[in-house]
Amino acid sequence: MVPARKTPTIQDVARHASVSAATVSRVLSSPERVTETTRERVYAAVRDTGYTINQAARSLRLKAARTILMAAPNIGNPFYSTIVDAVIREAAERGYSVLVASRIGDDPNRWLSDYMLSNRADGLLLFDGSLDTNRLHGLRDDGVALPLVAAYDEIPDAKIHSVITDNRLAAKRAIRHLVDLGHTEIGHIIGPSRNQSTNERFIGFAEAMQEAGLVVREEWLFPGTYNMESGTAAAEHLLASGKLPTAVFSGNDEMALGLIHRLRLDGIDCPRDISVIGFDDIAVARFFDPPLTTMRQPREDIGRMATSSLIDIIEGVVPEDEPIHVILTSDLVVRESTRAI
Amino acid sequence: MVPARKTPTIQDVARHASVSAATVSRVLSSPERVTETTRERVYAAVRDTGYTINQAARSLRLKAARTILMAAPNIGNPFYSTIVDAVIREAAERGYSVLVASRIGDDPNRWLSDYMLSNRADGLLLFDGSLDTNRLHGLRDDGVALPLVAAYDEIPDAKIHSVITDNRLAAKRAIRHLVDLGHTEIGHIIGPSRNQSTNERFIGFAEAMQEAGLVVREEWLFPGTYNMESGTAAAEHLLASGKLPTAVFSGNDEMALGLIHRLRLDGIDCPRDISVIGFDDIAVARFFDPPLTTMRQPREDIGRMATSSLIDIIEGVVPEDEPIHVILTSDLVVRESTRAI
DNA sequence: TTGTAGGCGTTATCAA
DNA sequence: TTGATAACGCCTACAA
Repeated sequence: MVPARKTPTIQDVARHASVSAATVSRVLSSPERVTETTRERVYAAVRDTGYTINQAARSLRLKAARTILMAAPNIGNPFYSTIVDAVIREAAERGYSVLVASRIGDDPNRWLSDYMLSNRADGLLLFDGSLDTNRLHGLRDDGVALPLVAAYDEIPDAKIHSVITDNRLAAKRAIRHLVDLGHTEIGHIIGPSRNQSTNERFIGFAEAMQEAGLVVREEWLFPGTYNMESGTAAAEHLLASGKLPTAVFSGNDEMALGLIHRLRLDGIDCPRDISVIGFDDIAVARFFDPPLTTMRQPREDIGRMATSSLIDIIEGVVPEDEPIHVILTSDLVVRESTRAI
Repeated sequence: MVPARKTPTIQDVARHASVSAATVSRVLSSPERVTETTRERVYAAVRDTGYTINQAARSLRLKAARTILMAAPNIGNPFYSTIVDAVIREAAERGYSVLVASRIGDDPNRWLSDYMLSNRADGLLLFDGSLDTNRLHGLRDDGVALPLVAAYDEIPDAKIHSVITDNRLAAKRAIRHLVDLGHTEIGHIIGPSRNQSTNERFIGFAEAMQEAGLVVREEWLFPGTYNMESGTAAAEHLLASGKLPTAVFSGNDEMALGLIHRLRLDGIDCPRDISVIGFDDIAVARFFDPPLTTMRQPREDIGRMATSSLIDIIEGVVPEDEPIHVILTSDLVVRESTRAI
C-alpha cells in the first residue's frame, strides 16, 4: 500500500530485473525472443514496479496511436448508442481505443484533420456523408491515404471504403409492404437532405411508387430532421393539407413516433386511420403503442464491421486500391402500425 | 494541391521561417513573448507547411494528454446519448478530447488503470458507482490523486469529487405525487442493485411510503435492469402476484415503458387502471402513449458540469482536499401516465 | 540472447 | 527576444 512516488518507466523495470531496457521492451512485445528465465524475471519486475506502458512515448516512437476516431454529426442521437457500443467493443478486442467527436464549431472538416494529422488517431470512422469528399482525400499523412471508413451514411465516392445498408432497396420494400396492404395514398417524411442515406430512401420511395403505378403527392412529402419533434411537425403539415394519406413511410423511427403521437391528438389513430412504417428499429419501437412496423437496420453489425474494416486498413491488410464496400441488408419487421386498408 | 510528402514537424516550420524550433514553439504557446515580425513569419510558415502539432510528442514532453476518459458500465444505453454529447461539447471547448470506454472484459478496474497510467488520459469521468473505491484511490500517478469525477451514479466516498442528482429526494417526490393523487397501493421497479443511485431511489421510495403511512408490499417490488425488457418482466411479475398495485414507481423510464406496454397486452390500461411514474425523462417519454409522468434528470447539466469539474481538477484549479460535490435537482414532469384514483 | 545508442517531435531551461 | 540543448519514454538497428 505504498503509494508510488512516480510512474515507473521501462528503465525502472529494467533496473529491477537487472536487464537492459531493450530486453524489457522485447519481453513486452515479442516474448519469444527472450529466454524463459529473463522473461520471468522481467514479468516479476513489471508486477513489482506496477509498470504500465507510456502510450505517448510509444505513439511518438511508432507513429501510431492505436486509437480510432469516431465522428458523427450528432452523437447525441440515441440511434448511435448501439453503434458506439459495438465500435468500442470491436476496437477494444483489437487493442484500440476510441475517441469520439461530434460536429462542433464552424468548419466541419477542420477538427477532423486536427485529430488525424496530430497523431491522436490512426483512422477515422465517419458517420457523416455530408463532408466534402475532396477535403477528405486531402487528409493525407506521409503521402498515403488517410485510413477512413464511411459508415452508415454513404459518401458518393467509390474510392472511399464504406459499410452501409441497402437504403434504397429497404425503402422500396417498405413501400411494397404498404402497397401489398392495399395502400395507394402514401406519404413520406424525408430525413435531413444532407444525408446521402436520406436521399437513397427517398429515391427508393419514389421508385417503388412509380413501379406500383402510384403518384407522389407533393403535399404528402415533409422534410424532417430525424427527431421526434419533426415527426410532430410532419403530422401538423399533413393535417393542414386537408386530405390525409392512408399510409406514411417515415425516414426513421423517431419521426414516425412523433407523427403517430401528434395525429392521435387529433383523433387520427394509427393503425385504424393511418398506417405508419418507420426505419431503423430503435429500442422503443416494439414497446410503442402501436408497436412500430419498421425496416430494421443492423446497427451493431454496422459498428462492428466498420471498425474492423478500419483497423484492417490501418494495419495495412487491405490493399489500398481495392475499396471495401460492405452493404448490409435491412429487414422488414412487421408489427402493428401498418394494416390492410 | 501538392500532397505533403511527410507530416511537417516543428523543425520544418522553423527552417521555413528561418528561426529556431524553440521560437516556433513559443509562437504557438505564448505568442506575446515573441516579436511581432517573427511571429508573423512563423504563422506564415505554419500555413505554408500545413503544420499541425504532434500530440504524441507533446503529451510525452508535457506529461499531459489533454484527453479525458469517459467510462460507463453500458454506454450502449440511449440514456447516455445526451450525456456523451454534453461531455464532448464541454471538453472540446476547453481543448480536450474524449475517449470512451464501456465495461469490457473481466476486471472492471484494470482497463481504467491502463488508460490512466499509460498517459492516454489525464482524468476519468466515471459513470459507474459500483467500482471498488479503494482501487480507485490506488490509481495514482506521481503520488498525486488521479483526477476523477464520479458522475450520475454516486460513489459512497466523500473524498471523491461527484456530480450527481438528488436521487433520494426525487424518489420521495415521485411517491408523494402518487400519494397526492390518492394512491396507497404503490409498487416499485428497482434498478440494478450495483448502482448506488438505484439504492438511493429505493430508500427514497421506502421513506416516502413510511412518511405517508403506507406499507411496502414485497410482491410489488421487482428488481429490474434498467431496460425495457425488464419492465415487461416486472409486468409479468405483478400480473402473477394476483393483485395489482394502483400505481408503480419505476426506477427509470425505459422500464416504465416496458411495463405499460406489457400490462396493456393483458387489458390493464395506464392510466385508467394503473398509474406509472418513471425516472429520467428520456426523449420518447413525452411522445409515448400515454405521455409519461417522470422525474426529469438534468442529463446535459450532469455531462457538462462533470466535465468542467474534471478539467478544473486536472488543471489544478481545485484544491485537492476540498472535494467537489454537486447535487443537481430533478424535476417532476407531470404528464398523463399518472392520475387520481 | 542481450546490450548500446540514437531518434521520434516537443518544450523548458539556460545562455547569449 | 532568440537559440542551443537536453530530456520526456519508448523501440529498433546494430553490435557484442
